[in-house]
Amino acid sequence: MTKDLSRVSGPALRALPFFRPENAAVPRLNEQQRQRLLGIATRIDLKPRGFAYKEHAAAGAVFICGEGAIKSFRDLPSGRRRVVGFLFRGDIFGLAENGRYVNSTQATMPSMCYRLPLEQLVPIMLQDPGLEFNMMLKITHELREAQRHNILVCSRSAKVRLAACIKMLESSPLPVTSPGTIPVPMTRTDIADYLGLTIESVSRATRELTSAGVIKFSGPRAVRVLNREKFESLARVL
Amino acid sequence: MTKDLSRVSGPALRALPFFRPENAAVPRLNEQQRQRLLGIATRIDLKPRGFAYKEHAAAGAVFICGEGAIKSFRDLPSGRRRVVGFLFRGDIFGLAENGRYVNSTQATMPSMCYRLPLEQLVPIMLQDPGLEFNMMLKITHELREAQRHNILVCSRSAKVRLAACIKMLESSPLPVTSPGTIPVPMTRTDIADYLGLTIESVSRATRELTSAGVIKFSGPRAVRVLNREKFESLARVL
DNA sequence: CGTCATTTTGAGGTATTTCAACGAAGGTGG
DNA sequence: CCACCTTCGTTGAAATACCTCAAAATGACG
Repeated sequence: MTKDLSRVSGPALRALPFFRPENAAVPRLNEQQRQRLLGIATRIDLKPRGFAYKEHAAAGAVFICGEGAIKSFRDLPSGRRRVVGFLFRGDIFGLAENGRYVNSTQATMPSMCYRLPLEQLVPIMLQDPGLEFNMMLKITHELREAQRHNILVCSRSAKVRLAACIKMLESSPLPVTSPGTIPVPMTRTDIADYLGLTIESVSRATRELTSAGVIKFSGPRAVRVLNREKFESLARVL
Repeated sequence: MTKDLSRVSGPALRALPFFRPENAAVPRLNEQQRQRLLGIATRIDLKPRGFAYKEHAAAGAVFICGEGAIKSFRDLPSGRRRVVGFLFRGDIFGLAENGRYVNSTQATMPSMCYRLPLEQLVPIMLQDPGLEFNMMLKITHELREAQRHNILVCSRSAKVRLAACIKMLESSPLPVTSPGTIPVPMTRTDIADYLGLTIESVSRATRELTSAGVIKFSGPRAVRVLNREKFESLARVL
Protein backbone atom coordinates (compact mmCIF):
# COMPACT_ATOMS: atom_id res chain seq x y z
CA MET A 1 0.00 0.00 0.00
CA THR A 2 0.85 3.66 -0.21
CA LYS A 3 3.40 3.47 -2.94
CA ASP A 4 5.17 6.19 -4.79
CA LEU A 5 5.44 8.56 -1.91
CA SER A 6 9.14 9.01 -2.37
CA ARG A 7 8.94 12.41 -3.92
CA VAL A 8 7.40 13.89 -0.82
CA SER A 9 10.31 14.42 1.47
CA GLY A 10 8.49 16.29 4.21
CA PRO A 11 5.35 18.17 5.02
CA ALA A 12 4.61 20.00 1.82
CA LEU A 13 2.74 23.22 2.32
CA ARG A 14 0.66 24.20 -0.67
CA ALA A 15 0.91 27.76 0.54
CA LEU A 16 -1.68 30.00 -0.96
CA PRO A 17 -2.01 33.72 -0.89
CA PHE A 18 -4.30 35.36 1.57
CA PHE A 19 -2.70 37.92 3.79
CA ARG A 20 -0.64 38.84 0.81
CA PRO A 21 -0.26 42.36 -0.39
CA GLU A 22 0.62 42.32 -4.05
CA ASN A 23 4.33 42.80 -3.63
CA ALA A 24 5.02 41.77 -0.10
CA ALA A 25 7.66 39.23 0.70
CA VAL A 26 5.75 36.01 1.15
CA PRO A 27 7.36 33.85 3.76
CA ARG A 28 7.83 30.43 2.23
CA LEU A 29 8.64 27.34 4.17
CA ASN A 30 12.40 27.03 3.96
CA GLU A 31 14.44 23.88 4.35
CA GLN A 32 15.14 24.48 7.99
CA GLN A 33 11.45 24.90 8.75
CA ARG A 34 10.62 21.77 6.81
CA GLN A 35 13.18 19.85 8.81
CA ARG A 36 11.80 21.25 12.02
CA LEU A 37 8.33 20.04 11.17
CA LEU A 38 9.68 16.75 9.94
CA GLY A 39 11.44 16.40 13.24
CA ILE A 40 8.20 16.28 15.20
CA ALA A 41 6.15 14.55 12.50
CA THR A 42 5.08 10.95 12.45
CA ARG A 43 4.46 9.44 9.05
CA ILE A 44 1.16 7.67 8.94
CA ASP A 45 0.21 5.29 6.17
CA LEU A 46 -3.47 4.78 5.69
CA LYS A 47 -5.14 1.99 3.81
CA PRO A 48 -8.44 2.78 2.14
CA ARG A 49 -10.99 3.18 4.95
CA GLY A 50 -8.23 3.83 7.43
CA PHE A 51 -8.94 6.64 9.89
CA ALA A 52 -6.54 9.43 10.81
CA TYR A 53 -8.82 10.22 13.72
CA LYS A 54 -12.46 10.14 14.66
CA GLU A 55 -15.00 12.76 15.56
CA HIS A 56 -15.07 13.72 19.26
CA ALA A 57 -11.69 12.17 19.97
CA ALA A 58 -9.27 14.29 21.98
CA ALA A 59 -7.50 16.51 19.49
CA GLY A 60 -3.83 15.90 20.09
CA ALA A 61 -2.36 16.69 16.72
CA VAL A 62 -2.67 18.46 13.42
CA PHE A 63 -2.21 16.51 10.20
CA ILE A 64 -0.84 17.31 6.80
CA CYS A 65 -1.78 15.13 3.89
CA GLY A 66 1.33 13.89 2.13
CA GLU A 67 -0.28 11.76 -0.54
CA GLY A 68 -3.60 10.29 -1.49
CA ALA A 69 -7.12 11.43 -0.74
CA ILE A 70 -8.80 11.74 2.61
CA LYS A 71 -12.40 12.60 3.33
CA SER A 72 -13.39 14.72 6.30
CA PHE A 73 -16.94 14.00 7.38
CA ARG A 74 -19.50 14.20 10.13
CA ASP A 75 -22.35 11.84 10.90
CA LEU A 76 -25.51 13.78 11.64
CA PRO A 77 -28.20 12.91 14.17
CA SER A 78 -30.50 12.32 11.20
CA GLY A 79 -28.33 9.38 10.21
CA ARG A 80 -27.08 11.14 7.14
CA ARG A 81 -23.40 11.71 6.60
CA ARG A 82 -21.92 14.96 5.42
CA VAL A 83 -18.51 15.07 3.78
CA VAL A 84 -17.26 18.57 4.53
CA GLY A 85 -14.27 18.21 2.26
CA PHE A 86 -11.71 16.05 0.55
CA LEU A 87 -8.07 16.50 1.47
CA PHE A 88 -5.17 16.05 -0.92
CA ARG A 89 -1.41 16.44 -0.85
CA GLY A 90 -0.46 19.59 0.99
CA ASP A 91 -3.77 20.06 2.74
CA ILE A 92 -3.85 20.56 6.49
CA PHE A 93 -6.50 19.00 8.68
CA GLY A 94 -7.36 18.36 12.30
CA LEU A 95 -9.99 20.99 12.98
CA ALA A 96 -11.01 20.88 16.62
CA GLU A 97 -13.28 22.63 19.05
CA ASN A 98 -12.87 22.54 22.80
CA GLY A 99 -10.06 20.08 22.43
CA ARG A 100 -12.06 17.59 20.37
CA TYR A 101 -11.99 16.89 16.67
CA VAL A 102 -15.16 18.05 14.97
CA ASN A 103 -14.93 15.63 12.05
CA SER A 104 -13.74 12.14 11.28
CA THR A 105 -11.07 11.76 8.61
CA GLN A 106 -10.80 8.60 6.59
CA ALA A 107 -8.67 7.68 3.61
CA THR A 108 -10.56 6.94 0.41
CA MET A 109 -7.47 5.50 -1.28
CA PRO A 110 -4.02 4.49 -0.06
CA SER A 111 -2.74 7.64 1.56
CA MET A 112 0.00 9.00 3.72
CA CYS A 113 -0.06 11.89 6.10
CA TYR A 114 2.10 13.56 8.70
CA ARG A 115 0.99 13.78 12.26
CA LEU A 116 2.18 16.88 14.11
CA PRO A 117 1.53 16.70 17.86
CA LEU A 118 0.20 19.98 19.22
CA GLU A 119 2.44 19.82 22.25
CA GLN A 120 5.40 20.19 19.98
CA LEU A 121 3.86 22.11 17.11
CA VAL A 122 2.49 24.99 19.13
CA PRO A 123 5.82 25.91 20.75
CA ILE A 124 7.51 25.73 17.36
CA MET A 125 4.92 28.04 15.86
CA LEU A 126 5.17 30.48 18.73
CA GLN A 127 8.88 30.54 18.20
CA ASP A 128 8.90 30.72 14.41
CA PRO A 129 6.37 33.26 13.15
CA GLY A 130 7.23 32.57 9.53
CA LEU A 131 6.30 28.94 9.92
CA GLU A 132 3.20 29.91 11.83
CA PHE A 133 2.32 32.28 9.04
CA ASN A 134 2.43 29.42 6.59
CA MET A 135 0.08 27.44 8.79
CA MET A 136 -2.27 30.40 8.79
CA LEU A 137 -2.18 30.48 5.00
CA LYS A 138 -3.06 26.81 4.92
CA ILE A 139 -6.04 27.28 7.19
CA THR A 140 -7.10 30.23 5.10
CA HIS A 141 -6.99 28.00 2.06
CA GLU A 142 -9.26 25.53 3.79
CA LEU A 143 -11.64 28.37 4.62
CA ARG A 144 -11.81 29.41 1.00
CA GLU A 145 -12.49 25.85 -0.01
CA ALA A 146 -15.23 25.55 2.58
CA GLN A 147 -16.92 28.66 1.19
CA ARG A 148 -16.62 27.37 -2.35
CA HIS A 149 -18.12 24.09 -1.25
CA ASN A 150 -20.89 25.99 0.45
CA ILE A 151 -21.83 27.73 -2.75
CA LEU A 152 -21.55 24.51 -4.68
CA VAL A 153 -24.08 22.60 -2.62
CA CYS A 154 -26.60 25.40 -2.96
CA SER A 155 -26.83 24.97 -6.68
CA ARG A 156 -30.23 23.52 -7.35
CA SER A 157 -29.13 21.18 -10.08
CA ALA A 158 -27.49 17.84 -9.49
CA LYS A 159 -25.74 18.02 -12.86
CA VAL A 160 -24.10 21.31 -11.94
CA ARG A 161 -22.97 20.00 -8.59
CA LEU A 162 -21.50 16.89 -10.13
CA ALA A 163 -19.66 18.88 -12.78
CA ALA A 164 -18.23 21.20 -10.14
CA CYS A 165 -17.12 18.19 -8.13
CA ILE A 166 -15.30 16.74 -11.13
CA LYS A 167 -13.71 20.10 -11.76
CA MET A 168 -12.51 20.15 -8.18
CA LEU A 169 -10.92 16.76 -8.69
CA GLU A 170 -9.33 17.94 -11.90
CA SER A 171 -7.62 20.84 -10.17
CA SER A 172 -6.52 18.68 -7.26
CA PRO A 173 -2.91 17.51 -6.98
CA LEU A 174 -3.90 13.89 -7.50
CA PRO A 175 -1.49 12.00 -9.77
CA VAL A 176 -2.95 11.44 -13.23
CA THR A 177 -2.58 7.87 -14.41
CA SER A 178 -3.59 8.24 -18.04
CA PRO A 179 -3.39 11.68 -19.63
CA GLY A 180 -6.68 13.42 -20.15
CA THR A 181 -8.52 11.44 -17.52
CA ILE A 182 -9.43 12.71 -14.11
CA PRO A 183 -8.97 10.37 -11.15
CA VAL A 184 -12.03 9.86 -8.95
CA PRO A 185 -10.59 8.31 -5.81
CA MET A 186 -13.85 7.96 -3.91
CA THR A 187 -17.14 6.11 -4.05
CA ARG A 188 -20.43 7.48 -5.31
CA THR A 189 -21.59 7.55 -1.75
CA ASP A 190 -18.72 9.84 -0.80
CA ILE A 191 -19.53 12.11 -3.70
CA ALA A 192 -23.20 12.15 -2.77
CA ASP A 193 -22.38 13.03 0.83
CA TYR A 194 -20.07 15.76 -0.41
CA LEU A 195 -22.63 17.25 -2.78
CA GLY A 196 -25.59 16.91 -0.46
CA LEU A 197 -27.36 14.49 -2.78
CA THR A 198 -28.44 10.87 -2.63
CA ILE A 199 -26.37 8.28 -4.45
CA GLU A 200 -29.31 7.76 -6.77
CA SER A 201 -29.23 11.40 -7.78
CA VAL A 202 -25.48 11.21 -8.35
CA SER A 203 -25.99 8.17 -10.49
CA ARG A 204 -28.70 9.83 -12.54
CA ALA A 205 -26.70 13.03 -12.95
CA THR A 206 -23.78 10.93 -14.13
CA ARG A 207 -25.93 9.23 -16.70
CA GLU A 208 -27.36 12.52 -17.93
CA LEU A 209 -23.95 14.16 -18.31
CA THR A 210 -22.69 11.06 -20.04
CA SER A 211 -25.56 10.77 -22.50
CA ALA A 212 -25.24 14.49 -23.20
CA GLY A 213 -21.70 13.80 -24.31
CA VAL A 214 -20.17 16.04 -21.66
CA ILE A 215 -18.17 13.42 -19.79
CA LYS A 216 -17.34 9.75 -20.02
CA PHE A 217 -16.47 7.42 -17.19
CA SER A 218 -13.85 4.71 -17.66
CA GLY A 219 -14.87 2.54 -14.78
CA PRO A 220 -16.09 4.16 -11.60
CA ARG A 221 -12.72 5.66 -10.68
CA ALA A 222 -11.77 7.73 -13.69
CA VAL A 223 -13.58 10.23 -15.86
CA ARG A 224 -12.78 12.17 -19.00
CA VAL A 225 -14.20 15.48 -20.14
CA LEU A 226 -15.45 15.13 -23.70
CA ASN A 227 -17.10 18.49 -24.22
CA ARG A 228 -14.99 21.05 -22.41
CA GLU A 229 -17.26 23.94 -23.32
CA LYS A 230 -20.43 22.42 -21.96
CA PHE A 231 -18.55 21.12 -18.97
CA GLU A 232 -17.15 24.49 -17.97
CA SER A 233 -20.43 26.28 -18.44
CA LEU A 234 -22.00 23.78 -16.08
CA ALA A 235 -19.21 23.80 -13.51
CA ARG A 236 -18.88 27.55 -13.45
CA VAL A 237 -21.20 28.25 -10.57
CA LEU A 238 -18.93 30.19 -8.27
CA MET B 1 -25.68 55.91 13.40
CA THR B 2 -23.51 53.35 15.04
CA LYS B 3 -24.25 54.24 18.61
CA ASP B 4 -23.26 52.54 21.79
CA LEU B 5 -19.91 51.36 20.63
CA SER B 6 -18.15 52.88 23.59
CA ARG B 7 -17.60 49.67 25.41
CA VAL B 8 -15.42 48.31 22.65
CA SER B 9 -12.07 49.88 23.31
CA GLY B 10 -10.11 47.99 20.68
CA PRO B 11 -10.16 45.03 18.40
CA ALA B 12 -11.83 42.38 20.47
CA LEU B 13 -10.74 38.89 19.60
CA ARG B 14 -13.34 36.28 20.39
CA ALA B 15 -10.50 33.80 20.59
CA LEU B 16 -11.66 30.26 20.34
CA PRO B 17 -9.86 27.03 20.97
CA PHE B 18 -8.43 25.05 18.12
CA PHE B 19 -4.77 24.37 18.35
CA ARG B 20 -5.39 23.99 22.00
CA PRO B 21 -4.26 20.99 23.95
CA GLU B 22 -6.45 20.65 26.98
CA ASN B 23 -4.07 22.24 29.44
CA ALA B 24 -1.73 24.24 27.32
CA ALA B 25 -1.14 27.88 28.01
CA VAL B 26 -3.43 29.65 25.61
CA PRO B 27 -1.94 32.88 24.43
CA ARG B 28 -4.53 35.56 24.95
CA LEU B 29 -4.37 38.97 23.43
CA ASN B 30 -2.83 41.12 26.12
CA GLU B 31 -3.18 44.85 26.53
CA GLN B 32 0.04 45.60 24.68
CA GLN B 33 -1.05 43.53 21.72
CA ARG B 34 -4.44 45.19 21.67
CA GLN B 35 -2.77 48.57 21.66
CA ARG B 36 -0.49 47.49 18.88
CA LEU B 37 -3.43 46.48 16.72
CA LEU B 38 -5.33 49.58 17.69
CA GLY B 39 -2.31 51.59 16.60
CA ILE B 40 -2.64 50.46 13.00
CA ALA B 41 -6.43 50.17 12.98
CA THR B 42 -8.86 52.54 11.39
CA ARG B 43 -12.31 52.63 12.90
CA ILE B 44 -14.94 52.35 10.23
CA ASP B 45 -18.57 53.14 10.89
CA LEU B 46 -21.00 51.52 8.53
CA LYS B 47 -24.58 52.50 7.96
CA PRO B 48 -26.98 49.74 7.00
CA ARG B 49 -26.11 48.74 3.42
CA GLY B 50 -22.66 50.27 3.80
CA PHE B 51 -19.85 48.21 2.32
CA ALA B 52 -16.58 47.40 4.03
CA TYR B 53 -15.25 46.26 0.67
CA LYS B 54 -16.47 44.69 -2.52
CA GLU B 55 -15.73 41.44 -4.29
CA HIS B 56 -12.70 41.52 -6.60
CA ALA B 57 -11.33 44.71 -5.10
CA ALA B 58 -7.64 44.70 -4.25
CA ALA B 59 -7.33 43.19 -0.79
CA GLY B 60 -5.40 45.74 1.20
CA ALA B 61 -6.60 45.02 4.69
CA VAL B 62 -8.12 42.62 7.14
CA PHE B 63 -11.14 43.66 9.16
CA ILE B 64 -12.42 42.88 12.60
CA CYS B 65 -16.04 43.49 13.40
CA GLY B 66 -16.38 45.70 16.44
CA GLU B 67 -20.14 45.96 16.62
CA GLY B 68 -23.20 45.22 14.60
CA ALA B 69 -23.85 42.64 11.92
CA ILE B 70 -22.19 42.33 8.55
CA LYS B 71 -23.05 39.94 5.77
CA SER B 72 -20.37 38.41 3.58
CA PHE B 73 -21.75 37.43 0.21
CA ARG B 74 -21.01 36.62 -3.39
CA ASP B 75 -23.13 37.27 -6.48
CA LEU B 76 -23.19 34.23 -8.71
CA PRO B 77 -23.24 34.15 -12.49
CA SER B 78 -26.75 32.72 -12.22
CA GLY B 79 -27.89 36.01 -10.75
CA ARG B 80 -28.50 34.48 -7.37
CA ARG B 81 -26.73 35.78 -4.31
CA ARG B 82 -25.12 33.59 -1.71
CA VAL B 83 -24.49 34.89 1.80
CA VAL B 84 -21.53 32.85 3.00
CA GLY B 85 -21.80 34.12 6.53
CA PHE B 86 -22.84 36.79 8.97
CA LEU B 87 -20.15 38.54 10.98
CA PHE B 88 -20.60 39.82 14.50
CA ARG B 89 -18.48 41.45 17.18
CA GLY B 90 -15.10 39.81 17.34
CA ASP B 91 -15.27 38.14 13.95
CA ILE B 92 -12.44 38.59 11.50
CA PHE B 93 -13.04 39.03 7.78
CA GLY B 94 -11.29 40.00 4.58
CA LEU B 95 -10.77 36.64 2.91
CA ALA B 96 -8.79 37.09 -0.27
CA GLU B 97 -7.32 35.07 -3.10
CA ASN B 98 -4.57 36.27 -5.37
CA GLY B 99 -4.70 39.65 -3.73
CA ARG B 100 -8.42 40.16 -4.33
CA TYR B 101 -11.33 39.88 -1.95
CA VAL B 102 -13.48 36.88 -2.73
CA ASN B 103 -16.66 38.27 -1.17
CA SER B 104 -18.41 41.56 -0.65
CA THR B 105 -19.14 42.61 2.91
CA GLN B 106 -22.06 44.84 3.72
CA ALA B 107 -23.54 45.97 7.00
CA THR B 108 -27.10 44.81 7.68
CA MET B 109 -27.48 47.18 10.63
CA PRO B 110 -25.44 50.11 11.96
CA SER B 111 -22.04 48.56 12.51
CA MET B 112 -18.47 49.38 13.29
CA CYS B 113 -15.33 47.55 12.32
CA TYR B 114 -11.61 47.95 12.48
CA ARG B 115 -9.54 48.06 9.34
CA LEU B 116 -6.06 46.58 9.68
CA PRO B 117 -3.87 47.31 6.64
CA LEU B 118 -1.89 44.26 5.60
CA GLU B 119 1.25 46.31 5.07
CA GLN B 120 1.32 46.98 8.76
CA LEU B 121 -0.43 43.90 10.09
CA VAL B 122 1.81 41.32 8.47
CA PRO B 123 5.05 42.69 9.93
CA ILE B 124 3.42 42.88 13.34
CA MET B 125 2.30 39.28 13.12
CA LEU B 126 5.71 38.11 11.95
CA GLN B 127 7.18 39.85 14.90
CA ASP B 128 4.65 38.79 17.52
CA PRO B 129 3.84 35.08 17.21
CA GLY B 130 1.39 35.24 20.11
CA LEU B 131 -0.68 37.83 18.31
CA GLU B 132 -0.37 35.90 15.09
CA PHE B 133 -1.53 32.81 16.94
CA ASN B 134 -4.66 34.62 17.96
CA MET B 135 -5.32 35.55 14.37
CA MET B 136 -4.96 31.92 13.44
CA LEU B 137 -7.49 30.98 16.08
CA LYS B 138 -9.89 33.52 14.62
CA ILE B 139 -9.53 32.15 11.13
CA THR B 140 -10.01 28.68 12.52
CA HIS B 141 -13.21 29.83 14.10
CA GLU B 142 -14.41 31.10 10.75
CA LEU B 143 -13.55 27.73 9.22
CA ARG B 144 -15.61 25.91 11.81
CA GLU B 145 -18.50 28.25 11.15
CA ALA B 146 -18.22 27.69 7.41
CA GLN B 147 -18.41 23.93 7.93
CA ARG B 148 -21.39 24.30 10.22
CA HIS B 149 -23.08 26.50 7.65
CA ASN B 150 -22.28 23.91 5.03
CA ILE B 151 -24.06 21.22 6.96
CA LEU B 152 -26.95 23.55 7.67
CA VAL B 153 -27.76 24.30 4.06
CA CYS B 154 -27.80 20.62 3.21
CA SER B 155 -30.72 19.97 5.47
CA ARG B 156 -33.62 19.19 3.20
CA SER B 157 -36.19 21.01 5.27
CA ALA B 158 -36.70 24.75 5.22
CA LYS B 159 -38.07 24.68 8.77
CA VAL B 160 -34.90 23.06 10.06
CA ARG B 161 -32.71 25.54 8.27
CA LEU B 162 -34.67 28.46 9.60
CA ALA B 163 -34.54 27.14 13.14
CA ALA B 164 -30.80 26.62 12.90
CA CYS B 165 -30.42 30.15 11.60
CA ILE B 166 -32.35 31.55 14.55
CA LYS B 167 -30.25 29.46 16.88
CA MET B 168 -27.15 30.91 15.29
CA LEU B 169 -28.48 34.40 15.94
CA GLU B 170 -29.30 33.47 19.52
CA SER B 171 -25.74 32.40 20.22
CA SER B 172 -24.30 35.45 18.49
CA PRO B 173 -22.93 38.35 20.52
CA LEU B 174 -25.67 40.67 19.32
CA PRO B 175 -27.02 42.92 22.08
CA VAL B 176 -30.45 41.78 23.27
CA THR B 177 -32.94 44.60 23.49
CA SER B 178 -35.76 42.90 25.35
CA PRO B 179 -34.96 39.80 27.41
CA GLY B 180 -36.01 36.53 25.87
CA THR B 181 -36.17 37.84 22.35
CA ILE B 182 -33.59 37.18 19.68
CA PRO B 183 -32.55 40.05 17.42
CA VAL B 184 -32.82 39.41 13.69
CA PRO B 185 -30.73 42.20 12.19
CA MET B 186 -31.23 41.27 8.55
CA THR B 187 -33.93 41.05 5.93
CA ARG B 188 -35.72 37.91 4.84
CA THR B 189 -33.79 38.13 1.62
CA ASP B 190 -30.51 37.96 3.51
CA ILE B 191 -31.74 34.97 5.47
CA ALA B 192 -32.90 33.27 2.30
CA ASP B 193 -29.55 33.84 0.63
CA TYR B 194 -27.81 32.51 3.72
CA LEU B 195 -29.96 29.39 3.89
CA GLY B 196 -30.02 28.71 0.18
CA LEU B 197 -33.77 29.23 -0.03
CA THR B 198 -36.09 31.70 -1.70
CA ILE B 199 -37.69 34.43 0.36
CA GLU B 200 -41.04 32.77 -0.21
CA SER B 201 -39.77 29.58 1.37
CA VAL B 202 -38.38 31.50 4.32
CA SER B 203 -41.70 33.23 4.75
CA ARG B 204 -43.61 29.96 4.63
CA ALA B 205 -41.21 28.26 7.03
CA THR B 206 -41.67 31.19 9.37
CA ARG B 207 -45.41 30.83 9.22
CA GLU B 208 -45.24 27.10 9.82
CA LEU B 209 -42.96 27.42 12.83
CA THR B 210 -45.16 30.20 14.15
CA SER B 211 -48.44 28.34 13.74
CA ALA B 212 -46.80 25.29 15.32
CA GLY B 213 -46.19 27.41 18.37
CA VAL B 214 -42.42 27.03 18.17
CA ILE B 215 -41.51 30.67 17.66
CA LYS B 216 -43.16 34.05 17.52
CA PHE B 217 -41.98 37.10 15.64
CA SER B 218 -42.42 40.56 17.14
CA GLY B 219 -42.09 42.47 13.93
CA PRO B 220 -39.65 41.28 11.29
CA ARG B 221 -36.56 42.05 13.37
CA ALA B 222 -37.09 40.14 16.58
CA VAL B 223 -38.17 36.62 17.40
CA ARG B 224 -38.92 34.68 20.57
CA VAL B 225 -38.70 30.96 21.14
CA LEU B 226 -41.96 29.72 22.62
CA ASN B 227 -41.39 25.99 22.62
CA ARG B 228 -37.76 25.41 23.46
CA GLU B 229 -38.00 21.64 23.17
CA LYS B 230 -39.44 21.58 19.67
CA PHE B 231 -37.11 24.36 18.66
CA GLU B 232 -33.97 22.56 19.76
CA SER B 233 -34.98 19.28 18.21
CA LEU B 234 -35.42 21.10 14.91
CA ALA B 235 -32.27 23.16 15.12
CA ARG B 236 -30.09 20.28 16.23
CA VAL B 237 -28.89 19.21 12.82
CA LEU B 238 -25.16 19.42 13.31
C1' DC C 1 -51.10 60.37 3.24
C1' DG C 2 -48.94 58.51 -0.83
C1' DT C 3 -44.75 55.82 -2.39
C1' DC C 4 -41.43 52.32 -2.26
C1' DA C 5 -39.43 48.29 -0.32
C1' DT C 6 -40.32 44.29 2.16
C1' DT C 7 -43.07 40.44 3.34
C1' DT C 8 -46.81 37.29 2.81
C1' DT C 9 -49.97 34.29 0.37
C1' DG C 10 -51.66 31.33 -3.53
C1' DA C 11 -51.44 27.87 -7.33
C1' DG C 12 -48.88 25.07 -10.32
C1' DG C 13 -44.39 23.07 -12.11
C1' DT C 14 -40.14 20.56 -11.42
C1' DA C 15 -36.31 18.44 -9.41
C1' DT C 16 -34.75 15.56 -5.95
C1' DT C 17 -35.94 12.14 -2.43
C1' DT C 18 -37.78 7.90 -1.05
C1' DC C 19 -38.73 3.15 -1.49
C1' DA C 20 -37.82 -1.00 -3.85
C1' DA C 21 -35.34 -4.06 -6.65
C1' DC C 22 -31.83 -5.38 -9.85
C1' DG C 23 -26.98 -5.69 -11.60
C1' DA C 24 -21.88 -5.56 -11.18
C1' DA C 25 -17.50 -6.10 -8.78
C1' DG C 26 -14.36 -7.94 -5.39
C1' DG C 27 -13.07 -11.04 -1.78
C1' DT C 28 -13.54 -15.53 0.89
C1' DG C 29 -13.88 -20.22 1.46
C1' DG C 30 -14.99 -24.81 0.11
C1' DC D 1 -12.63 -23.17 -10.01
C1' DC D 2 -17.07 -21.99 -8.54
C1' DA D 3 -20.56 -20.63 -5.09
C1' DC D 4 -21.52 -17.18 -1.83
C1' DC D 5 -21.54 -12.78 0.31
C1' DT D 6 -20.80 -8.01 0.88
C1' DT D 7 -20.22 -3.58 -1.11
C1' DC D 8 -21.18 -0.57 -4.64
C1' DG D 9 -23.74 1.17 -8.44
C1' DT D 10 -27.88 1.51 -11.42
C1' DT D 11 -32.77 1.91 -12.68
C1' DG D 12 -37.89 2.69 -12.04
C1' DA D 13 -42.15 4.87 -10.09
C1' DA D 14 -44.42 7.67 -6.82
C1' DA D 15 -44.25 11.35 -3.19
C1' DT D 16 -42.55 15.36 -1.22
C1' DA D 17 -40.69 19.90 -0.85
C1' DC D 18 -39.04 23.73 -2.84
C1' DC D 19 -39.15 26.91 -6.81
C1' DT D 20 -41.44 29.97 -10.04
C1' DC D 21 -44.73 33.27 -11.31
C1' DA D 22 -48.27 36.40 -9.86
C1' DA D 23 -50.54 39.45 -6.75
C1' DA D 24 -51.98 41.26 -2.40
C1' DA D 25 -50.71 43.07 2.22
C1' DT D 26 -47.78 45.19 5.42
C1' DG D 27 -44.55 48.59 7.06
C1' DA D 28 -41.21 52.41 6.81
C1' DC D 29 -40.55 57.11 5.53
C1' DG D 30 -40.85 61.56 3.60
